[in-house]
Amino acid sequence: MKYVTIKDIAKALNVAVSTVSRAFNDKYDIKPETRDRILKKATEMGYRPNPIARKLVQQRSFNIGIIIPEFENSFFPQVIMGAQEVLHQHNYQVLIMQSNESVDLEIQNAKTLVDNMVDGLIISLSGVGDNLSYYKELTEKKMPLVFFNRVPENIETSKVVFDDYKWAFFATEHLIHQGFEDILFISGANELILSKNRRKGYDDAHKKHRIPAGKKITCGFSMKDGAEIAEKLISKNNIPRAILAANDACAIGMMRVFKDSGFKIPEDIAIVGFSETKMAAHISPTLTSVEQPTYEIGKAAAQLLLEQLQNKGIHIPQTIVLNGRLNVRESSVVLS
Amino acid sequence: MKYVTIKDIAKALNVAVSTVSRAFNDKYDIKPETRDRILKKATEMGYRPNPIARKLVQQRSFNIGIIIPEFENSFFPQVIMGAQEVLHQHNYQVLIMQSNESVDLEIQNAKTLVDNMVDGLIISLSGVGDNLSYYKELTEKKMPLVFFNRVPENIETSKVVFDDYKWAFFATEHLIHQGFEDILFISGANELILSKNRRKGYDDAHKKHRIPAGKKITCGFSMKDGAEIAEKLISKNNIPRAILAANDACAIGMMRVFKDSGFKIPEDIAIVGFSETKMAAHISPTLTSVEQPTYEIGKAAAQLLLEQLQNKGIHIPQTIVLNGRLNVRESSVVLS
DNA sequence: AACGTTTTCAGAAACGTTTCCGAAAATAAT
DNA sequence: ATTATTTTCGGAAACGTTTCTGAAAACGTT
Repeated sequence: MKYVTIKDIAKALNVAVSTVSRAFNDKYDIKPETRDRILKKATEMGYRPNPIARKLVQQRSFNIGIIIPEFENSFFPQVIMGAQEVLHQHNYQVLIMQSNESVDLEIQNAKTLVDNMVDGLIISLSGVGDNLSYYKELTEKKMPLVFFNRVPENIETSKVVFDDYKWAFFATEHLIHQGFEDILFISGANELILSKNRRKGYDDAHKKHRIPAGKKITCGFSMKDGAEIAEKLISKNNIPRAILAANDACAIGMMRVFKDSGFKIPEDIAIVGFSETKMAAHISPTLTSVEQPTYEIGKAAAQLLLEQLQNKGIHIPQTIVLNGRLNVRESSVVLS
Repeated sequence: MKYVTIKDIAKALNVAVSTVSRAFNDKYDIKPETRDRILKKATEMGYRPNPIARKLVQQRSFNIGIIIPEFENSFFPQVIMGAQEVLHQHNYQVLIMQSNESVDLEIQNAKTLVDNMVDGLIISLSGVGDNLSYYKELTEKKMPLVFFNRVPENIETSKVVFDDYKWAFFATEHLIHQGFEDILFISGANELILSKNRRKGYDDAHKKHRIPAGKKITCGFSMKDGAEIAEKLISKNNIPRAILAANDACAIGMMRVFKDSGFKIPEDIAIVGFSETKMAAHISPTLTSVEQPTYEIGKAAAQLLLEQLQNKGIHIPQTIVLNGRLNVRESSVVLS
């Protein structure tokens, strides 16, 4: 690849490179007509500014990195689209990296992005481990950071979260209203705030209705994880009456195993999922799920990041809590 | 952000920057003990090489750009994961951009990636328009390029495609075997080779069984597109006995509209999807679909790109055709 | 001990920009 | 017409690397 540079234009027009540079960037300090002359020649020669060189001298890139654990469920892609929309409006380009639910790959991704001088990072954790200390280091070095969805507990930075407490509470209450008392609670990694909050919602719903809380299990966020848990439950013959799952993928994984083993949903086991993937409304039976405002999560994260980018230096960590909705469908309703 | 540079190390150790650089890159030309001394100091100081500076001087980045039309269906994410796997093995980082099914955004993405000096590009088209002339330009400038899935017709470069002819043929034949004669064919944009091939497969299956071919419609690849087509068919009261859809999302969009309007699937309308998303096995009724080897598509694309990267200069365009499978499920089978 | 080789390193140029400084040119003020 | 002010531009340094050239140091050979 041969690129047209600022020097080529300067030579062609017999002006200094600094003048050409100014033609593109300065608002004053250059005569309008020479600016036009340069701009015209530039498009004529097919010039495109080299962002690499610019990054090097300006020490900033107008790039934002987004790191997500996976993108097989539509949840994260939707968040990204929300973030992309507001970031594009402010002339930031978005670089997406995917860490495959691996903490190690996540750190590696973060480091690559930082090495490439992204101006900020939007992250959803794959898990909790060494990564946190690295992120702490980054915040100390004033790298703008926003976490969403799967956020860490002890890092002082902006976060966008869902009101997990409230909706776990409502989802649990919904199951209780259906007459189920033995409700299995399944959540993601314990270190995630999200898990803690949902657990509390689950517990408080039980307290409110004076029912002893049921069993709790931690689990991953994929179909496979759900399937494994279901198999374990079946082999131990330890079948709950209802399940509040970590997310839809997990719920669907469990449903498949249960159905294959002859259990009827919701007649034998009722299930509620979390974070509403597109599948929920289409699988059979349709899956009751807590719907999250994915698009808005992305937008909010982007806006928090932009704030940090603008008043750089001082940054007051904010946490935006977004609301949701419980979509009641077949998987959790028994007609009596 | 304050970065530790090669200069800092040089100063700390009282050597020249070139020596430090050599410590990291050269195999000889440096005394092992000074190399060790430098390497030790470097990790001690937390040095990380600045890829931006390196890109600038080497005119290459070890970055590969992947551009996809959308990532709400799991198809493209899976392809990416396949590509990522082999690219990572060869020390390439992957930058993903998403063009939202917009040709304009796709060009913009491609240009950003090129400006950022990616060493190569893996692309699936959002559509056909001005983008093709830009890609032609790129190939003329020797930018390594690989298209997959939605590939253009007149560009001389490597491609990874699915055997659309064959599987459209089989899928059509499957419907004919079920006793359906009025089969509606739905494909993506006409300019895509994929559409042309499927159409031929569809036609030839009809010829083989001496049945006149049915109607053909072109359509987008999203649920919404499918839903719109279905609504149009219903309003015109022009309901086919069976449908071969452009992809699963399109099929599912149609199914929803038909079901909501009281049609029974497959009793009133049989449907076959394409490219097997995860949903196919989970929706109700389960969807017959042509399964594509997504992961392998990604791997193959990455390998073709690596080939171009290695023997740069001469590049013999190859087209890899991958095979698939027809997963027959409820949506296309009527028990007689 | 004198010379030729090889090994090891320092110095400087280069990549494509931006930006600082100061000089020339144009304009305004006297 | 002279000086002061502003506008417009050229030159050079800088960003953090790699890479080329050549010199010094170490070694071997006679």
